[in-house]
Amino acid sequence: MNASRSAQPWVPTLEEVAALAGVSSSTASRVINGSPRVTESTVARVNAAIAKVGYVPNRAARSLARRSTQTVAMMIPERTAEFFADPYFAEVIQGAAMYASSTEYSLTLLIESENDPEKTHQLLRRGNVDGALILSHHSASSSYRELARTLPVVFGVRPPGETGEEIHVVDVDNTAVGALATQHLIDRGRRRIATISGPLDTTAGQERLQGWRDALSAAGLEELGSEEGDYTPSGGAAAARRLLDAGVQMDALFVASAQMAAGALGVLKERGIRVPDDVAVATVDNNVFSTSASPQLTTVDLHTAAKGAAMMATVVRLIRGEQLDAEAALPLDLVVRESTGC
Amino acid sequence: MNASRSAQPWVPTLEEVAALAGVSSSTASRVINGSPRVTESTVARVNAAIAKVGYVPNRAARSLARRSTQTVAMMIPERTAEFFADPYFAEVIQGAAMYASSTEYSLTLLIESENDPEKTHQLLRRGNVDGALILSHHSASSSYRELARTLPVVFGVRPPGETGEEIHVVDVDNTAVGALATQHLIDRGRRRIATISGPLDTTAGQERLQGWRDALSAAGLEELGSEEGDYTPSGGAAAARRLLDAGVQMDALFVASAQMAAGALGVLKERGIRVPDDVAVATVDNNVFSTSASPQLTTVDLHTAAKGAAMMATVVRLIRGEQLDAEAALPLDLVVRESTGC
DNA sequence: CTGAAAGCGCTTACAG
DNA sequence: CTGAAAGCGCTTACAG
Repeated sequence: MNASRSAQPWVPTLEEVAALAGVSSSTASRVINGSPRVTESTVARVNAAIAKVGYVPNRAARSLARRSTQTVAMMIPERTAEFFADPYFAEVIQGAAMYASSTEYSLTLLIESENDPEKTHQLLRRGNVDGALILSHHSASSSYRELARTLPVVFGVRPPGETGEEIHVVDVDNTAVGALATQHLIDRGRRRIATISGPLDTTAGQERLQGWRDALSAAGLEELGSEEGDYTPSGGAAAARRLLDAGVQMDALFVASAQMAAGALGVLKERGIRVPDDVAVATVDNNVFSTSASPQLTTVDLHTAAKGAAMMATVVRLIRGEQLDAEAALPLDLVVRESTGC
Repeated sequence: MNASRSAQPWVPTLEEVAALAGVSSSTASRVINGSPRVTESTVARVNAAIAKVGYVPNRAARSLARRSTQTVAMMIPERTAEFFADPYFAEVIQGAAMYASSTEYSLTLLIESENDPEKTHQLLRRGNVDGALILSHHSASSSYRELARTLPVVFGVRPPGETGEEIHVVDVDNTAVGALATQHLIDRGRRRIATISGPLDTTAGQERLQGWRDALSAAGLEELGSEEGDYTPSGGAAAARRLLDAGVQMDALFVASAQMAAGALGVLKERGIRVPDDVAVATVDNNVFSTSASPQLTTVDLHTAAKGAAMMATVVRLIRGEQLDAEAALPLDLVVRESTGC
């Protein structure tokens, strides 16, 4: 039953390191934590002892004494399968994990409870983390606003319902994303540009749609038609069908995510509509959905891994109580491929 | 600087709960840990107090006292971008995280050092975890064999170099995987079946190849040709090119992963070879690479999320010192789609 | 610059 | 069944 006891074999302790170096554990601790008030020779002896026994500080003891856990939680929406199926999220996690590995913080995955914010709250307290990263798109994220008042929290998307509270968001300028893709379609000479938007109960969904509008209006073009999708391939397919069934005569289509674009592409093919000849398609996300589609999709590269890293960097600074400089804008690049001709 | 101190606002402690319930913290602790030696009425009072103040145990203190961390590490290969780009791994992580959320254990992501096993070793000790899950395919994984002697470790793939040591592997029967896909091709009436294998320095790569051989030999067919890939789309494309350039006249192709199959499909199309008419294609992994390929790919569904869950379940049992029953075989299903005709 | 002591918040023999 | 006490392995004022 207490096999867990015997699982940890021989782990040297601070006291042993100190004894080996001939100092008190207080001093050994100071060396480990880089205190300036230690003699050079002492530092050397302690470090030698550490190296000799392969000392690694016990996290739990350190956390308890410091009252901080050196752990950041990545909150995962309850519908984990869908979440992980989206390469977008995998990329964010990758970036965050990568950045974390360059710090003292470790990343832990916590699955949130969608319909019970209190449970999630508990989870975070149970998890005893120093900060949290929030990626969910939907209502749940707004319940984190409250949490953000007591714990460093960084959002990957702006939660809906602006309330004036100061929250930390690391995200691209989604209006610019929509405008960039749409402008490219315009530059390609297209004039009848429809769109498949993201969910309109998310700020990203609204903003990319707004970007489409802005670009059209700046070019004096009309808003041909827009249908709402849910960021999944089947949602994109359904939206494409609705557009076509409504008789929209488009020569271009801006799809707010590559997953949806993949679905839409299938419908266009099904209906005998050629891409890019009949309809040029531009989308968002530079991942497998845009590169392995046929034709390959012109897309806005969101540099998603960099975003994950930036989220992690931001939460670490919040935890440390550092001053946050003006939110660095995340980069945005248009990657031109076959789907918008050449 | 010590803003982290003020970050945690008001967190009730065991002692406070105990006081509120009118018992000692020893007793309160017993209630929390489900000790049988407590009066019913005491249990009720303590639980009421817990609910009232929203008490959540401090993980660090508990870990320190119990000498166990309730944390399991998922080791991520250093090349994180490639790793996370493979939906296979995302799915394993998903399953493991999901299972973890139903236990007291939490999952933390640790990035391993490929060329410095000692560093990884340190990482695990620094991470102070109770167990580890290993997913990497290559040599690095063999360095974990040693680790497995002192820490509960579960492998997602059998590390190369059998040495008779007892290690815990949760994986499908990869020989069966190769045989299942190949047999399907045979059942479809194909007789000239080539293969694109996984890396042959991995046991999974070897075994799927062996499965192909077994099925062919059982059917009295010859081994037409095999090329090695690296599980990436470009690796699959390159292998397909080598096969074709060598003049192999196949009527079917077994590709050991969907990512490679996606790449191979592009090459076949490029060369004007029709799928499935000229060449039927069967692969492995039921994910976006098989469903969004065109034509959609017949594949062996590995139930990868279930595998992640099983890995987590296994490591938890190891940690608890439980007796492991005979390794439950992971399920395996053939999903028939367009790429093998009908 | 260094050490003795207290304390972080739990768990768990040991008595009773 | 319950409580007082010791201890888990660190950190950090407080003295010196």
